[in-house]
Amino acid sequence: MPELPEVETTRRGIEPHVLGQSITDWTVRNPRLRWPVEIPAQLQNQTVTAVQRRGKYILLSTAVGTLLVHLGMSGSLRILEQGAQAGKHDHVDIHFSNHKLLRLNDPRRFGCVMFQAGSNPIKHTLLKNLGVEPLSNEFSGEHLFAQSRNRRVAVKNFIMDSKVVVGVGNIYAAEALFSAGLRPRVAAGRIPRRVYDRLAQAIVEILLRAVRAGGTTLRDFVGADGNPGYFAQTLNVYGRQGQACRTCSTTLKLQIVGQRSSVYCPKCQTSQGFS
DNA sequence: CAACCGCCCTGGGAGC
DNA sequence: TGCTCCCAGGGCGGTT
Repeated sequence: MPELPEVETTRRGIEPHVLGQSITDWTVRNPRLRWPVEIPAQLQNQTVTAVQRRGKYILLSTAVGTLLVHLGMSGSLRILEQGAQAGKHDHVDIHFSNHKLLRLNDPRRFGCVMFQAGSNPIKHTLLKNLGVEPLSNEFSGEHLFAQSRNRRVAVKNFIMDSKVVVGVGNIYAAEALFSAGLRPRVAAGRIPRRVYDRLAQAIVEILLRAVRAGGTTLRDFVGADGNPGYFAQTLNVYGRQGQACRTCSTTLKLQIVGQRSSVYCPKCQTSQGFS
């Protein structure tokens, strides 16, 4: 599923093909994504002036407004030649003046295509309350510490809360907690500053590694193989319940935390000493 | 406000 | 082989 690294990989992959091009037309085969697809008529003949990312949203800006594209958990964006035959789950095509098309495929339809008029896309309801970017200077242990005071929520849910920090999904949350030596269920408000420094560093390292791994598939992006490179990276805990910890060989345990499965090492990850 | 839960949807794997 | 069942996942929106 697309987490921040894959969305960034996608953004980088499509940017050279659509930036500076004008939108000539579009086809919506199935408007029933998470919300009805919004592509207003005024986008016709508009030039794409920026291709940006905010959290897991890809933003295509023009003089009249910005398209917000979210990939949900099964979506992908591809650049194809105009006339490319559409297959199952190819819900939206946007045609450009260079005779290429941007195609959204999304089997589970948890994604969306929305529009924000004007010059500031951040005004959109879906964007205005998002937390800090994990790969920006605003993100730090200090930020996590400050945001977590008086909160009893499990630290895993806390770092997956997009109002706190964007782009951390279930996989990277589990991996970051392993790396920082913290159990998923520890109350966010009981964790001291020094441990949050470690956790913030772990999140950044894991995301950067994944962006780099995604980058390995970038050169093939326009081709048929859209597999995200980061699946190839070694996961320490995610999906490894019942298997041996790569560090200490202890059997990894599965817990349900906030209705999401969470795997952790009972020996390497602690819930003690935060009182 | 914080916490919690239901829900949207389909593919894929397990079990029979 | 084919059926059914269940799970995975982000994140909004409503309720407690």
